[in-house]
Order: sequence, then structure tokens, then C-alpha cells
Amino acid sequence: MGERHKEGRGEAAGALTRQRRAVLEVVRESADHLTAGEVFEAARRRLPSISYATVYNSLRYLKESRLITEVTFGNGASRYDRETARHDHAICRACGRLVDFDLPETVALMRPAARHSRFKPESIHLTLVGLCPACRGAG
Amino acid sequence: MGERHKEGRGEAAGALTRQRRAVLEVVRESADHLTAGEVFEAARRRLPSISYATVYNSLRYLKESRLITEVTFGNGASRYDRETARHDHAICRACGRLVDFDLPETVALMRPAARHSRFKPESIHLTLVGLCPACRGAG
DNA sequence: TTCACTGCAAAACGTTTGCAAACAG
DNA sequence: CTGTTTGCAAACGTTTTGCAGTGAA
Repeated sequence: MGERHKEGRGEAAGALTRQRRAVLEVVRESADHLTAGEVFEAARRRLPSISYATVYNSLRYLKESRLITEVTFGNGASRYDRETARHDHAICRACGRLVDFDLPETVALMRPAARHSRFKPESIHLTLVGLCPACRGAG
Repeated sequence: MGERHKEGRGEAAGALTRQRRAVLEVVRESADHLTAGEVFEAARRRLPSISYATVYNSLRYLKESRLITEVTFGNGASRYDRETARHDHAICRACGRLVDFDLPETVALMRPAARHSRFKPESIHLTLVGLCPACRGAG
């Protein structure tokens, strides 16, 4: 796994190429959580020659470099999140909308969760399923 | 395939056919969380003529009938859980092992989570990522 | 007869990989 | 030169679907 300190950033060595930077910027500039396909569409606007495979490769690289985060709920496409700090998620069961939030109380559950599961804890997060503001109104 | 009639249990109408019951029993008899493929293998031992598609159809039916639960983490295969009550999960980042546990404190976070996300809350669960007892030792 | 369910094969998705060519150090 | 990254296409694993045939009511 690792060559070290080229970038001093994360685990992945290697360069932040033009393609990778375009992908990173796309993810960073979106308030939403884009799918790989959506990232591809947007990245292509900046760099028309970029390929789908390179988008995937770049997303993997950026994730390993801890510059972005991958969110996988359900069997649909993964979504990519510019937020790299610990946080929680809410998912709308009607429209699938995914929202980040941070509930500080969550981290306090790490030790009890570790005790119950007997796992060595590394990270924890909360997932709220319900109706987003838009769908809550639509009933 | 003459079996019982409606169970009046969940949303899905229809019968608990021989195939569906075989699939249900497979899920119920496993302490682990089986993938559809594993359910298929086990169901085939009971009912050699059962097809993959029927396993998928049955799993969907059982899920809609609230007799089993589907768990989807990562981009791998869905796993099926006999536990239908609210509970939390721990996932081993080394081997992928998935363990159920119930942390009663989790439900108390539903209201604050709803406040932070502005969602109408329906269910909540905690996901602990770390190392399972086996991988914790193996380092 | 009617209608739901099954089984098969093929399609659909999202994602990964093999490889040759382009590129950076 | 040497190793890395790209782009393309093809492969992959999982899940869904179209449809003809089966079986239960």
C-alpha cells in the first residue's frame, strides 16, 4: 500500500493530476451528494476528454487521499461527499434525498456501541430515515 | 403449491408459497446476514428447483411483508436480516463482518437528529465501523 | 378459468479491470 | 528511461425484468 510522503496528505500517493483536480472541484462545488455519473457529467464540462473510468479512478484516489468521502446507502449508486469530517446522515424515504448533519451526541455512543458489539471502534455515524422538508409537505 | 393464505401481516398481499417459506426459513435460521447468493445456495438445498430470480422475488416479498429486513452497506451485495425490530449495526472494516446490536440510547437521538436535519423522523440507526473481535486480534 | 407465482434467460445498472498509448519525473 | 495515469472497451457482480408455463383457487 504505501509509498509515503509525496503529498503528505493521506494514504494514496501519486499526483493530483488535472483530471483528479477537476473531479475534486466538482465534488467540492456541489452542495449535494453527486453520483459518479453526475460527477462525470460535470467533470466533462471542464475537461471534455475525461472518461468515465478516470472519474471512477479519480474518485477512488480522492477517497483514499481523504479529500472526499463516499456514501453508500441502498443498492443504488454511491454518492460522493465533500465533507470529510465525521457527520451523520438523513435520508428521505420518499425521494432519496440525502442530507448531512452533525449531532455531537453521536460520538458519545461510540464506547457503548463498542461494548455491545465487541468491536474495536473506529468511527460511528447515525442514519435518520424519514421525510425531507419537501416530501413532508407533499405527504 | 398449496399453502396458507394471507398472513395479514404487512403491506404485501399474496401467499407464503413453498419457495417464499424456504427463503424465509433460510434467513431465519442463519445467525449471520446472508447475501442473496448465499440465500440462493441454502434455499436450493431445500428446494433444488428454486431459481435465483425467485429468491430475489421472495426476498422482496418478505421484506415488504416485514418478515425480514434488508441491510445494504457499501457497494457489495445486500444482506438479509431476520431481525425486524429496530437495531444498530457494527461493520468490520477489515473483513466486512456485520453484527447486530441494540443500543437503547440511539432512539433518544431521533428528535435531535430530526431537528438538525429538518426531516420528519421515521427510524434511526447507528453504524459503528471498526474491527471485529477476530480482526482486532489479527491486527 | 383466472390470476399469482415460478423459472429461465437476457437486460440493466453501477463499478472495475486489461491494456495500449500518453505523460511526468 | 521508468513508473504512473489516462481513455477505451470489455468484463464483472448484483439485481431486475420479459415472458411463457405452472399450479392453486
